[in-house]
Amino acid sequence: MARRVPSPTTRRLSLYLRVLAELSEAGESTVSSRELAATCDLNPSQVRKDLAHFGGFGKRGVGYEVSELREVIAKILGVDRTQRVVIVGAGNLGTALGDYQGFDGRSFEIVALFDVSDDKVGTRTRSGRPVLHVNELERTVREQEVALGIVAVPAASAQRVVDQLAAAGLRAILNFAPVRPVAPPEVTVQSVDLKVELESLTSLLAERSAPPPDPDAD
Amino acid sequence: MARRVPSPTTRRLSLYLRVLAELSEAGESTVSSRELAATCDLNPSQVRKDLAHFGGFGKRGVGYEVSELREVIAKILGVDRTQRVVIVGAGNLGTALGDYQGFDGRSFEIVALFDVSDDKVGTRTRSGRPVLHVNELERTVREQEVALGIVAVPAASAQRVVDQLAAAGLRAILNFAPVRPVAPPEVTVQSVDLKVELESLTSLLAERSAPPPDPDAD
DNA sequence: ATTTGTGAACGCATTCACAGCT
DNA sequence: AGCTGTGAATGCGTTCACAAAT
Repeated sequence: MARRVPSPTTRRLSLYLRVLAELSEAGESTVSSRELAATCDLNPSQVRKDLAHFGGFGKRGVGYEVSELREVIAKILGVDRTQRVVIVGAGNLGTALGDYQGFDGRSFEIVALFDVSDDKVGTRTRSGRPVLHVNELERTVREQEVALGIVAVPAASAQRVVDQLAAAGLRAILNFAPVRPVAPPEVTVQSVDLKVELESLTSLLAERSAPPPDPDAD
Repeated sequence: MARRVPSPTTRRLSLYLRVLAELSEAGESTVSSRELAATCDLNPSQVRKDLAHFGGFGKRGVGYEVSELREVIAKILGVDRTQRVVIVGAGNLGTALGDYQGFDGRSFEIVALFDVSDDKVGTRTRSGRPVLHVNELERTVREQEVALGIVAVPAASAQRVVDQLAAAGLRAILNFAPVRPVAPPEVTVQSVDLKVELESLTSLLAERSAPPPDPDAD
């Protein structure tokens, strides 16, 4: 009983949800797989396959009802209610994430940031999130029913922080440190590695400027 | 003549490179596909396939020479020389990225940040990167031979900024705004979407707490 | 004995093509 | 006619298994 929904599908659902919010804003009541696909730069079949995973709520000849689809996807993604989030690491990146406008507060609420530095503990971020000491992490997670942890500490501390978050009971962690921390199987760690992103771009540049002789030259 | 190297491979090369740097630091002179795979949590065959894309420089019975492999991968990824980077958007995220320690300056150098706000233009980030007006973007890119652009502006401005970066001659853009900007085919835009990352995690939580009745129940 | 390099097998995800509703 | 839902086909990436090399 592994993952019911393939992960590429889940990630696209997130895109659909955003588009649906905009359509809803614009007063559209239905949308076709073709439209949805066009705005997300995808194949219409892809969209239909993705949505069909959860049973058919499209109307043939018409399309999908925006508000219904929106609710269903929000539920699948777990953002039908506000998810509380803690951030460990109140450095530049941590505080930036804490104040990030993209998490509009309806689906994700940053409860607090955590750090060990005396300079930072006791302060607040620009938008008013408190910075607490890491030894308050477990209590905060428990009392405020936090579901998600974000790791924004240097590589050297990341594994320890992941252990602490796991010990505090979190099952889902987003890691920004440039390492692949290990975690018990019930804890999912997803990494965003900025250097990998940049290097995957520079590799394209390198390959364009020097199209190398390919090994199989027959 | 599309992409010579599959993109998943490129991303793993980036991981290998980091491990190789550590091995080099630790004084190791050779490494096997098995070791490399273990530290990256991958299959040894995967590692060998990845490395074989560029012709065999492994020694059978021994493994790969750390320093040689490191140089080769660095070259493939285009980080055998310093790549200059500009960041558009000097808000929380932009400045955090500008000061990010993970880009150690050897492979990536943040040349400047750009913004349109009078409050920000003329200032410097904590680590001393200048914040310039966006209308200086093109000149800076040209004069300093900048290769990469990072977009750290709100969703509403992202498309315009991508257009400006493309017009300035950049061919590779890393976008943090929650939109999929369009760009001419010679310009590669790669997006890091924080909300997608978070929602792909919460979807796991949602699916665990409520394992729904699957449609195909025969 | 050990480890690479690689064809073959496998599995997963995307795309196609069309039957089935509205 | 228009659009969804889906089996079939395709393509791609990963893993297996083993021959070749040191």
